[in-house]
Amino acid sequence: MHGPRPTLEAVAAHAGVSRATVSRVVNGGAGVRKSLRDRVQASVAELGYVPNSAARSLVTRRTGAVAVVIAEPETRVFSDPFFAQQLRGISRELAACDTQLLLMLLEGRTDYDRIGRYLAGGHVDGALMFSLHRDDPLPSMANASGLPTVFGGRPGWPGAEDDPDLLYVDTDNRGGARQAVEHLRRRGRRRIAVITGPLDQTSALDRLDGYLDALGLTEPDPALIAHGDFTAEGGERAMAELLDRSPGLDAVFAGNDLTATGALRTLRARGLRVPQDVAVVGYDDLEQAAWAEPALTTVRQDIQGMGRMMAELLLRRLGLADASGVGRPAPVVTPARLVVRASS
Amino acid sequence: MHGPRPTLEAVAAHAGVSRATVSRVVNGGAGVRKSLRDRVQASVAELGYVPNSAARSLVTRRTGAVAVVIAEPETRVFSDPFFAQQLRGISRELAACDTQLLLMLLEGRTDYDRIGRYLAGGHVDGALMFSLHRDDPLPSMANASGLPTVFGGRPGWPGAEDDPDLLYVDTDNRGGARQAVEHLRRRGRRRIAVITGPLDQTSALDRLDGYLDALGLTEPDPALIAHGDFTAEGGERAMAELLDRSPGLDAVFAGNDLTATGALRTLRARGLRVPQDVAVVGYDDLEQAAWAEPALTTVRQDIQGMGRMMAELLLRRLGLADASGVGRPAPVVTPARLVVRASS
DNA sequence: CTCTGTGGTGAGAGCGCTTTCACGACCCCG
DNA sequence: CGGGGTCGTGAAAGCGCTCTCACCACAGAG
Repeated sequence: MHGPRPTLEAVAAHAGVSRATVSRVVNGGAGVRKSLRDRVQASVAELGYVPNSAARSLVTRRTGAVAVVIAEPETRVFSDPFFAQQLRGISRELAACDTQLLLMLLEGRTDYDRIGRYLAGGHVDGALMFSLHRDDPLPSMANASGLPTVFGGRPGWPGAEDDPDLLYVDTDNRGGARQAVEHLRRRGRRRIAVITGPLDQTSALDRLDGYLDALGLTEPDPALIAHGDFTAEGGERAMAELLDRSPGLDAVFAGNDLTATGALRTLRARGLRVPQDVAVVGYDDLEQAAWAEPALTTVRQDIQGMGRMMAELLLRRLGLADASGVGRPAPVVTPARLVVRASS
Repeated sequence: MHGPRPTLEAVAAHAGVSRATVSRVVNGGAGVRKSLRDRVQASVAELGYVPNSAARSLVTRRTGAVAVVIAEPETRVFSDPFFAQQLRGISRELAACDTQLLLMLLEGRTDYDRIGRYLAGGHVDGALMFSLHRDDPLPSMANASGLPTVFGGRPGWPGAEDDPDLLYVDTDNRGGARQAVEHLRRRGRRRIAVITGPLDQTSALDRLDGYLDALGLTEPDPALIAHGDFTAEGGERAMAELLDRSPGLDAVFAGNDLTATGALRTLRARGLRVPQDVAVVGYDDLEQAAWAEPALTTVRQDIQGMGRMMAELLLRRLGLADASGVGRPAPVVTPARLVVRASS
């Protein structure tokens, strides 16, 4: 069954035409008479011809593949369906354009060399990069190699905002956080604490800014802020700190749902009732949020859609997307929406 | 910075040798005098030469890439960190052998054609396939195309076990389930119910068999079995069914942790105490299991390790792995271990 | 009837690499 | 000192494809 796969040559011979004609037909068939085109297509079908992508990309200088780089050595990737959902969105969009998805998961610092070399090596036409921290070397690598790149989340490195060609997809973290905290205020909460995420990520920073916005502050009250790391353990710890420092707090805005889960755990351990004594709001609307006890009020974002948009942006920059996306590709910020449940 | 990338030719000229010699050096340097080798390596470094993979695989007939096919149109992928962890294991192993990971997420039935064509098209050297249900067309596609393939989970299609070349990595679902149920019996539980997973997957079947083993049965008691689908909602529903049918049950073995979470929810809603009234055991040891209320007794498996092993098996079959793995590659079944927590 | 288009087709170069093969240098043994 | 190795190196032939360019046939204009 799987002997030597037929080549263009074989199809040409079978159809009684030249290689060039077969090539034309395979690539859209423009400028080939209908009768010939049909004959060639029949031969292609009969022989089960599939173009050799290596040969093709050798001459076209395009690989038909895009790298998805996830630089998250932490355990976060495991517990957080975030990436899985984004990947699905990306995968769907790329598949529609017959583009392959090359997944690169970074572990240690040494991986950066490997990835950098790979990206610079012209093995892919573009890259999607995720969860970069402020000092991540990846963006500059991509930039230096001239590889078209779209970032997941607003890039935070110095000067990023000034680059007119920078492409990213972010969610309105600041607006979402503002909604969450305004909601707490409307419910009559007055001592609203915050547990941040890692502040070298713009998402965590933006959420903190949204919190400040809603309270009309420019600086957080030192007694009502604690730093987490977007994990449940971090949330547990930070909540404990907050309670020790400010026993009178009546609400907490957690940097994400995992953090909120940890906070709930600490509150339960200390015998505080949610939401009667302390209201809790998370962020992300993970599936677990709805299942938490009590069900978590949180902020929802269209994660899968963000993935799809990243892919679309990149495809447009590569000149591959459908004509639907008109104009120059530009950064996208998607809306966030409060989901009120039992915890607030 | 990113003008035309240097070719072999350029390096050869720079080092004052022939293309052939540069090629030899780049590919290990066997049979090249030390002095020349050093000179070539210096040139490679200076010019920043990276081999063009398209050209290389055109002649070697190897792509240096492996497809990871995840056929799970359900929502399961989202809520379950299972795949993320396996992917990490796979990624790590492949990276060590400089092999790329091509991720293919299947959605609808039409995707099967696309993937089938792609796999048959010689774009990858091998494939890893996940979560196949009994009637999945993918395996036969892979088989027909002669593409070396390793499966995640024991394949369940008819005749699978007879194929001496079949490669898979599975965990000892039956043994794990047996441990879990024996544990419940040791704790004095007598009416132990079971919530199964989707029975077209071998993992769900094997866990059910392990349950039967531990109870010394060949047939489940119809009053003590309910069918779930490996989701929390399914667990919730199945638990309700069981309680309606057998109010006197004192323990339940859930097909996986998500199912167990749902069961916990139903039990709580009905005012039953866990573990006093009903003991609950899950399977998988997801992070959420430890965080459930009460913390879930469950069965742990080395998920990341399974991913690593799948990759290793494939690499060995492709003749790429280190010499460490001696002998013919063969299916692997990894052990499962009971983790006792508060819920039982 | 010749000249200029026009549209369809084929010949052939060449993408950057690996790999065979031939060749020269060198060594050892007789 | 000559024959038969071994070892290291370079020349060159492709791998399967795209794409330029030349070519041919035919149409319409002069």
